Amino acid sequence: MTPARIKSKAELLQDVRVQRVLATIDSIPKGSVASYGQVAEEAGLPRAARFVGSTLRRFTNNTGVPWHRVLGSDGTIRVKGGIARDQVKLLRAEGVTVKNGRVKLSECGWDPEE
DNA sequence: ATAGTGACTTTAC
DNA sequence: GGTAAAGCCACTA
Repeated sequence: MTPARIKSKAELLQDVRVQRVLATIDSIPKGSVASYGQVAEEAGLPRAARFVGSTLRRFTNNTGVPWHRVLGSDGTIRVKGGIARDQVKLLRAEGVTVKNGRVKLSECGWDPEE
């Protein structure tokens, strides 16, 4: 059976970046959050914050990646739709304090140097 | 190849 | 703190 949702070889090439992004997100410690730009930078894509979000939306369906730890540059949830509710729920489940759809980066902000 | 779009970011008012 | 505009990258039509 086909293990992945991959459609073509071109998809595979893009998957390289995706894997890098997913790996970075997976590196985020529990109880911490990172911005799209932060993840993109760590993944090797200095300005591809948009790419991270757009790609995640298609891949986080069954990847098992803690996408909920990825927030906006200000710790705000940029997600739309009902998934935002899951975002908050998941963050709270990990001990992250979410206030009005916003997280305090001063305490939950992820520092990749650690 | 051009135009439109998006789970982004920064600067300016 | 909110809104607006420009810049950024990659995908889709």
